[in-house]
Amino acid sequence: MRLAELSERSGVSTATIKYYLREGLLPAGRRISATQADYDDAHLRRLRLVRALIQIGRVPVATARQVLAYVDDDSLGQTIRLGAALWELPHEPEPDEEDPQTAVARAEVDRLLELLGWATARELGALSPNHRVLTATLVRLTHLGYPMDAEALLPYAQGLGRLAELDLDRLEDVPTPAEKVEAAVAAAVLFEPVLLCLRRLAQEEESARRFGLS
Amino acid sequence: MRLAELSERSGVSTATIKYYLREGLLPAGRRISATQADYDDAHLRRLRLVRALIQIGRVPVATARQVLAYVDDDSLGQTIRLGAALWELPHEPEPDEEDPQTAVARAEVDRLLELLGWATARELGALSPNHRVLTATLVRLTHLGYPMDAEALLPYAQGLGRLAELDLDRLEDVPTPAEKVEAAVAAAVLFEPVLLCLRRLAQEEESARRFGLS
DNA sequence: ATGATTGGATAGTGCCACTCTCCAATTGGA
DNA sequence: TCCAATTGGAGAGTGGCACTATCCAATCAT
Repeated sequence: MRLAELSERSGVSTATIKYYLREGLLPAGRRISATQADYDDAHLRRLRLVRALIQIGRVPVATARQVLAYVDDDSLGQTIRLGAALWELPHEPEPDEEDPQTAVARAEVDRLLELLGWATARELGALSPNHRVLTATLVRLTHLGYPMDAEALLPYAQGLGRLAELDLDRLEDVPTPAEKVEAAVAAAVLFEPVLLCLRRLAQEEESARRFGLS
Repeated sequence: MRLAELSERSGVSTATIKYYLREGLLPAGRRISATQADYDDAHLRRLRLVRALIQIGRVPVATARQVLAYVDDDSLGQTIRLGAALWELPHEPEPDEEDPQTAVARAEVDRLLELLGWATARELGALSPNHRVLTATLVRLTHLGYPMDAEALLPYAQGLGRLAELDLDRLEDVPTPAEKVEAAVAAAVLFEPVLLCLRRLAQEEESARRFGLS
């Protein structure tokens, strides 16, 4: 398929596709002649992933490039490759080490992991961007007047832990390592909005159940 | 407190605070003289909420203004006020009605709500932006090659339903209606990243448990 | 032949959160 | 009392970034 068809099938303008090619988010097509290149379903698939990352995940183009580099790097071991790709995704502000609340929040996060018995997460500690983003967000919540301690977070973490098992089950159904990494990235970017929508719908339902629709 | 102090205490530059005042995100201070105004803790609190909305929630300034208008509108009933504020928050793309997959996804969402027995959510249907965003996201997942049906979503929705009960419990502890609305908005904006971090940490933990750290 | 189309390169656009600059009024220290 | 510093206010300007409009030479379709 040529660029125009790739554009039509994906709903992305040719100009934008050219931009992604230039930025290295999309591999070049197979050159047929000096003025034509051939794209296949892999390109279409990658293009949709790129759109998901940028439009839904709001990942900056530079970050998306790094994520995709890990997705494509089959020299790495499966776990490292997947972890590296996912760890590139968060682009929220890092914790403010000047703020004394940061140390408090970090200790609380560590305490939560202990309560949960999540040994690996405890070992990794602030190496994981998720640990750091969690810390930074708890600091913000505190400043807004809604402090949350480990005990308050515990039931949420346990609930999400059960859901994470489901996630991994689904990932095991994906055959090849390359597809696994891609599926994990897609899940991180597109499945998170699904979860948030479900939670908000659940809140609406529960709220109506308690207080009615008045 | 004067503008400079408000700036210092919030970590937001005076220029940006002036911008928020101009945009109506922050109420004007009490005028002391022709060249001075006095701000109090309510302003500091509101300023932090604005920052959370814009920086963490990535809510456009115009949307934030609408959300805050509902937060401040005490002429509305409690439930409406809260619902209206929260329904302003999503700013993701609406479902593409041209796409035949949209009807499929919408039917699947409705079927999910039926399986869950969420009567209110079913009545509201696509009136809720959350219903629409969920539909649109499922369409995207399908196009990426990861279709999800109602059965696949069910356990997630049930898990999140249990967590939503916790949310409402916590909201009941907040005394006044105005604070309830503000707390709900803060929870939507700041607690969602917390949940996502917890989920990702849970995934890391579960992944390490299954496959080791290699 | 010849006009349309292709992929590629470059410069430009639009958006939007934020910031710079200037101003007159006011404050506060010497 | 004097004058430099500060205050809040208003408008224009800046920067970043995803995207797009414009050209161009090569090639394809008829």
